[in-house]
Amino acid sequence: MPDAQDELFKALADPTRRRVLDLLAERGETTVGELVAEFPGLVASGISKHLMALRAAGLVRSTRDGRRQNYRLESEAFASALTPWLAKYEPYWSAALERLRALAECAEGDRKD
Amino acid sequence: MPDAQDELFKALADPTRRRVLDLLAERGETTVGELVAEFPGLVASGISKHLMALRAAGLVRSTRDGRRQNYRLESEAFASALTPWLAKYEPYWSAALERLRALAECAEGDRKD
DNA sequence: GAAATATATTACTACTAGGTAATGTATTGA
DNA sequence: TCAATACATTACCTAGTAGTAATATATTTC
Repeated sequence: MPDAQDELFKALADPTRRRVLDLLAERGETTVGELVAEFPGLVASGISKHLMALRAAGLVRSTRDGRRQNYRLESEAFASALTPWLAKYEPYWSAALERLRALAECAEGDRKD
Repeated sequence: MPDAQDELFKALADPTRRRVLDLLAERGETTVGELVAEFPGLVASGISKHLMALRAAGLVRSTRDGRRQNYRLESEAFASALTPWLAKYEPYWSAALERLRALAECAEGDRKD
Protein backbone atom coordinates (compact mmCIF):
# COMPACT_ATOMS: atom_id res chain seq x y z
CA MET A 1 0.00 0.00 0.00
CA PRO A 2 1.27 3.42 -0.84
CA ASP A 3 2.60 5.52 1.99
CA ALA A 4 0.34 8.23 3.40
CA GLN A 5 2.99 10.89 3.02
CA ASP A 6 3.45 9.87 -0.56
CA GLU A 7 -0.24 10.26 -1.23
CA LEU A 8 -0.28 13.56 0.55
CA PHE A 9 2.55 15.14 -1.40
CA LYS A 10 1.31 13.78 -4.69
CA ALA A 11 -2.08 15.29 -3.97
CA LEU A 12 -0.53 18.63 -3.05
CA ALA A 13 1.62 18.69 -6.16
CA ASP A 14 -1.19 19.92 -8.37
CA PRO A 15 -2.03 23.65 -8.18
CA THR A 16 -5.69 23.06 -8.91
CA ARG A 17 -5.95 20.67 -5.99
CA ARG A 18 -4.16 23.12 -3.70
CA ARG A 19 -6.60 25.79 -4.78
CA VAL A 20 -9.50 23.47 -4.04
CA LEU A 21 -8.10 22.91 -0.57
CA ASP A 22 -7.75 26.66 -0.14
CA LEU A 23 -11.38 27.17 -1.08
CA LEU A 24 -12.54 24.43 1.26
CA ALA A 25 -10.49 25.97 4.04
CA GLU A 26 -12.07 29.38 3.44
CA ARG A 27 -15.63 28.25 2.94
CA GLY A 28 -16.03 25.10 4.94
CA GLU A 29 -18.60 22.89 3.25
CA THR A 30 -18.74 23.48 -0.48
CA THR A 31 -20.50 21.71 -3.32
CA VAL A 32 -18.79 20.50 -6.47
CA GLY A 33 -20.71 23.01 -8.53
CA GLU A 34 -19.55 25.91 -6.39
CA LEU A 35 -15.99 24.75 -6.84
CA VAL A 36 -16.41 24.36 -10.59
CA ALA A 37 -17.53 27.99 -10.73
CA GLU A 38 -14.13 29.03 -9.38
CA PHE A 39 -12.24 27.37 -12.22
CA PRO A 40 -13.25 28.93 -15.52
CA GLY A 41 -10.59 26.94 -17.32
CA LEU A 42 -11.92 23.62 -16.15
CA VAL A 43 -14.94 21.48 -16.77
CA ALA A 44 -16.96 19.75 -14.05
CA SER A 45 -15.60 16.27 -14.59
CA GLY A 46 -12.07 17.60 -14.16
CA ILE A 47 -12.89 19.06 -10.75
CA SER A 48 -14.66 15.86 -9.83
CA LYS A 49 -11.54 13.89 -10.64
CA HIS A 50 -9.42 16.19 -8.51
CA LEU A 51 -11.86 15.77 -5.66
CA MET A 52 -11.63 12.01 -6.01
CA ALA A 53 -7.85 12.30 -5.84
CA LEU A 54 -8.07 14.43 -2.70
CA ARG A 55 -10.48 11.98 -1.19
CA ALA A 56 -8.16 9.07 -1.99
CA ALA A 57 -5.40 10.95 -0.19
CA GLY A 58 -7.74 11.37 2.76
CA LEU A 59 -7.62 15.14 2.56
CA VAL A 60 -11.32 15.71 2.01
CA ARG A 61 -14.58 14.13 3.01
CA SER A 62 -18.04 14.56 1.57
CA THR A 63 -21.66 14.07 2.50
CA ARG A 64 -24.63 13.95 0.17
CA ASP A 65 -27.33 16.54 0.27
CA GLY A 66 -29.93 15.57 -2.27
CA ARG A 67 -28.20 15.58 -5.60
CA ARG A 68 -25.36 17.66 -4.31
CA GLN A 69 -22.18 16.55 -2.69
CA ASN A 70 -20.79 18.72 0.07
CA TYR A 71 -17.04 18.54 0.41
CA ARG A 72 -15.00 19.68 3.36
CA LEU A 73 -11.43 19.39 4.59
CA GLU A 74 -10.45 16.31 6.53
CA SER A 75 -8.12 18.20 8.78
CA GLU A 76 -6.97 15.27 10.86
CA ALA A 77 -5.42 13.28 8.04
CA PHE A 78 -4.03 16.49 6.70
CA ALA A 79 -2.25 17.41 9.89
CA SER A 80 -1.25 13.92 10.89
CA ALA A 81 0.48 13.20 7.61
CA LEU A 82 2.23 16.53 7.44
CA THR A 83 3.28 17.08 11.03
CA PRO A 84 5.83 14.28 11.35
CA TRP A 85 7.38 15.35 8.10
CA LEU A 86 7.61 18.95 9.24
CA ALA A 87 9.07 17.83 12.53
CA LYS A 88 12.04 16.25 10.78
CA TYR A 89 13.04 19.61 9.44
CA GLU A 90 12.28 21.53 12.56
CA PRO A 91 15.91 22.39 13.32
CA TYR A 92 16.09 24.15 9.96
CA TRP A 93 13.13 26.29 10.70
CA SER A 94 13.07 27.62 14.21
CA ALA A 95 12.60 31.16 12.98
CA ALA A 96 9.85 30.30 10.53
CA LEU A 97 8.09 28.20 13.11
CA GLU A 98 8.15 31.07 15.53
CA ARG A 99 6.46 33.25 12.95
CA LEU A 100 3.94 30.52 12.36
CA ARG A 101 3.26 30.21 16.03
CA ALA A 102 2.77 33.95 16.28
CA LEU A 103 0.28 33.74 13.45
CA ALA A 104 -1.46 30.91 15.20
CA GLU A 105 -1.85 32.87 18.39
CA CYS A 106 -3.03 35.91 16.49
CA ALA A 107 -5.68 33.86 14.72
CA GLU A 108 -6.60 32.30 18.04
CA GLY A 109 -7.83 35.68 19.19
CA ASP A 110 -9.95 36.18 16.08
CA ARG A 111 -11.79 32.91 16.28
CA LYS A 112 -14.47 31.85 18.68
CA ASP A 113 -13.94 28.22 19.67
CA MET B 1 7.49 32.60 -14.32
CA PRO B 2 6.31 29.66 -12.28
CA ASP B 3 5.19 30.35 -8.76
CA ALA B 4 7.59 29.50 -5.93
CA GLN B 5 5.00 27.43 -4.11
CA ASP B 6 4.33 25.57 -7.30
CA GLU B 7 8.00 24.72 -7.67
CA LEU B 8 8.18 23.75 -4.04
CA PHE B 9 5.30 21.31 -4.08
CA LYS B 10 6.32 19.85 -7.39
CA ALA B 11 9.78 19.27 -5.99
CA LEU B 12 8.38 17.64 -2.86
CA ALA B 13 6.05 15.41 -4.84
CA ASP B 14 8.76 12.91 -5.67
CA PRO B 15 9.73 10.43 -2.92
CA THR B 16 13.33 10.24 -4.10
CA ARG B 17 13.67 13.98 -3.77
CA ARG B 18 12.11 13.95 -0.32
CA ARG B 19 14.56 11.25 0.67
CA VAL B 20 17.43 13.37 -0.66
CA LEU B 21 16.22 16.25 1.47
CA ASP B 22 16.05 13.92 4.45
CA LEU B 23 19.62 12.84 3.89
CA LEU B 24 20.82 16.41 3.52
CA ALA B 25 19.00 17.33 6.69
CA GLU B 26 20.66 14.49 8.58
CA ARG B 27 24.14 14.86 7.19
CA GLY B 28 24.55 18.49 6.34
CA GLU B 29 26.93 18.83 3.40
CA THR B 30 26.87 15.75 1.19
CA THR B 31 28.40 14.96 -2.17
CA VAL B 32 26.47 13.61 -5.12
CA GLY B 33 28.37 10.34 -4.92
CA GLU B 34 27.44 9.84 -1.29
CA LEU B 35 23.80 10.40 -2.19
CA VAL B 36 24.00 8.01 -5.13
CA ALA B 37 25.24 5.33 -2.74
CA GLU B 38 21.97 5.61 -0.82
CA PHE B 39 19.86 4.78 -3.85
CA PRO B 40 20.73 1.31 -5.12
CA GLY B 41 17.86 1.45 -7.57
CA LEU B 42 19.08 4.59 -9.24
CA VAL B 43 21.94 5.61 -11.43
CA ALA B 44 24.09 8.71 -10.90
CA SER B 45 22.55 10.81 -13.64
CA GLY B 46 19.15 10.24 -12.12
CA ILE B 47 20.24 11.62 -8.78
CA SER B 48 21.90 14.50 -10.52
CA LYS B 49 18.65 15.35 -12.26
CA HIS B 50 16.79 15.29 -8.96
CA LEU B 51 19.39 17.56 -7.44
CA MET B 52 18.98 19.97 -10.33
CA ALA B 53 15.24 19.95 -9.73
CA LEU B 54 15.73 20.67 -6.04
CA ARG B 55 18.14 23.43 -6.90
CA ALA B 56 15.67 24.93 -9.38
CA ALA B 57 13.10 24.95 -6.60
CA GLY B 58 15.63 26.72 -4.39
CA LEU B 59 15.63 23.92 -1.85
CA VAL B 60 19.32 23.08 -2.06
CA ARG B 61 22.55 24.86 -2.71
CA SER B 62 25.94 23.49 -3.65
CA THR B 63 29.59 24.44 -3.60
CA ARG B 64 32.40 22.86 -5.55
CA ASP B 65 35.23 21.08 -3.84
CA GLY B 66 37.61 19.94 -6.53
CA ARG B 67 35.67 17.59 -8.72
CA ARG B 68 33.03 17.05 -6.10
CA GLN B 69 29.89 19.01 -5.54
CA ASN B 70 28.76 19.46 -1.95
CA TYR B 71 25.04 19.88 -1.57
CA ARG B 72 23.23 21.20 1.46
CA LEU B 73 19.73 22.33 2.36
CA GLU B 74 18.76 25.89 1.58
CA SER B 75 16.63 26.19 4.65
CA GLU B 76 15.54 29.77 4.12
CA ALA B 77 13.79 29.21 0.80
CA PHE B 78 12.40 26.02 2.20
CA ALA B 79 10.81 27.68 5.20
CA SER B 80 9.78 30.88 3.47
CA ALA B 81 7.89 29.08 0.72
CA LEU B 82 6.19 26.66 3.05
CA THR B 83 5.33 28.85 6.01
CA PRO B 84 2.74 31.10 4.35
CA TRP B 85 1.05 28.05 2.92
CA LEU B 86 0.95 26.37 6.30
CA ALA B 87 -0.37 29.53 7.87
CA LYS B 88 -3.47 29.43 5.69
CA TYR B 89 -4.45 26.15 7.22
CA GLU B 90 -3.49 27.02 10.72
CA PRO B 91 -7.05 27.04 12.06
CA TYR B 92 -7.37 23.43 10.97
CA TRP B 93 -4.33 22.42 12.86
CA SER B 94 -4.07 23.97 16.26
CA ALA B 95 -3.60 20.62 17.91
CA ALA B 96 -1.00 19.40 15.45
CA LEU B 97 0.83 22.70 15.66
CA GLU B 98 0.95 22.44 19.39
CA ARG B 99 2.58 19.05 19.09
CA LEU B 100 5.00 20.49 16.57
CA ARG B 101 5.82 23.35 18.86
CA ALA B 102 6.43 20.95 21.70
CA LEU B 103 8.79 19.02 19.48
CA ALA B 104 10.53 22.24 18.57
CA GLU B 105 11.07 23.17 22.18
CA CYS B 106 12.23 19.69 23.00
CA ALA B 107 14.77 19.81 20.17
CA GLU B 108 15.76 23.28 21.32
CA GLY B 109 17.08 21.76 24.51
CA ASP B 110 19.13 19.20 22.62
CA ARG B 111 20.89 21.63 20.38
CA LYS B 112 23.56 24.14 21.26
CA ASP B 113 22.91 27.44 19.47
C1' DG C 1 -42.80 9.54 -15.96
C1' DA C 2 -40.10 12.84 -18.66
C1' DA C 3 -36.88 16.50 -18.49
C1' DA C 4 -33.41 18.80 -16.05
C1' DT C 5 -29.84 19.00 -12.56
C1' DA C 6 -25.62 17.49 -10.01
C1' DT C 7 -22.03 14.55 -9.79
C1' DA C 8 -19.31 10.35 -11.00
C1' DT C 9 -17.15 7.35 -14.34
C1' DT C 10 -15.09 5.98 -18.51
C1' DA C 11 -12.49 6.35 -22.75
C1' DC C 12 -9.44 8.88 -25.02
C1' DT C 13 -5.61 12.35 -26.02
C1' DA C 14 -1.62 15.06 -25.04
C1' DC C 15 1.82 16.32 -22.15
C1' DT C 16 4.90 15.73 -18.30
C1' DA C 17 8.22 13.57 -15.73
C1' DG C 18 11.15 9.80 -14.04
C1' DG C 19 14.29 6.61 -15.59
C1' DT C 20 18.53 4.97 -18.30
C1' DA C 21 22.39 5.25 -21.51
C1' DA C 22 25.52 7.99 -23.86
C1' DT C 23 28.13 12.00 -24.16
C1' DG C 24 30.41 16.21 -22.43
C1' DT C 25 33.40 18.75 -19.14
C1' DA C 26 36.33 19.71 -15.42
C1' DT C 27 39.53 17.90 -12.21
C1' DT C 28 42.86 14.80 -10.17
C1' DG C 29 46.68 11.59 -10.53
C1' DA C 30 50.07 8.61 -12.75
C1' DT D 1 49.57 13.94 -21.61
C1' DC D 2 46.59 10.12 -20.74
C1' DA D 3 43.51 7.68 -17.89
C1' DA D 4 40.29 7.87 -14.34
C1' DT D 5 37.04 10.23 -11.43
C1' DA D 6 32.89 13.11 -10.39
C1' DC D 7 29.28 15.28 -11.96
C1' DA D 8 26.17 17.51 -15.55
C1' DT D 9 23.69 17.34 -19.85
C1' DT D 10 21.38 15.38 -23.61
C1' DA D 11 18.57 12.20 -26.10
C1' DC D 12 15.44 8.90 -25.73
C1' DC D 13 11.75 5.71 -23.82
C1' DT D 14 7.90 4.82 -20.94
C1' DA D 15 4.49 5.40 -17.56
C1' DG D 16 1.55 8.32 -15.36
C1' DT D 17 -1.63 12.20 -15.20
C1' DA D 18 -4.38 16.33 -16.28
C1' DG D 19 -7.51 17.54 -19.39
C1' DT D 20 -11.90 16.85 -22.38
C1' DA D 21 -16.08 14.68 -24.18
C1' DA D 22 -19.31 11.20 -23.74
C1' DT D 23 -21.91 8.29 -20.87
C1' DA D 24 -24.05 6.72 -16.55
C1' DT D 25 -26.63 7.34 -12.16
C1' DA D 26 -29.29 9.50 -8.81
C1' DT D 27 -32.30 13.17 -7.59
C1' DT D 28 -35.44 16.89 -8.09
C1' DT D 29 -39.09 19.24 -10.68
C1' DC D 30 -42.75 19.71 -13.86
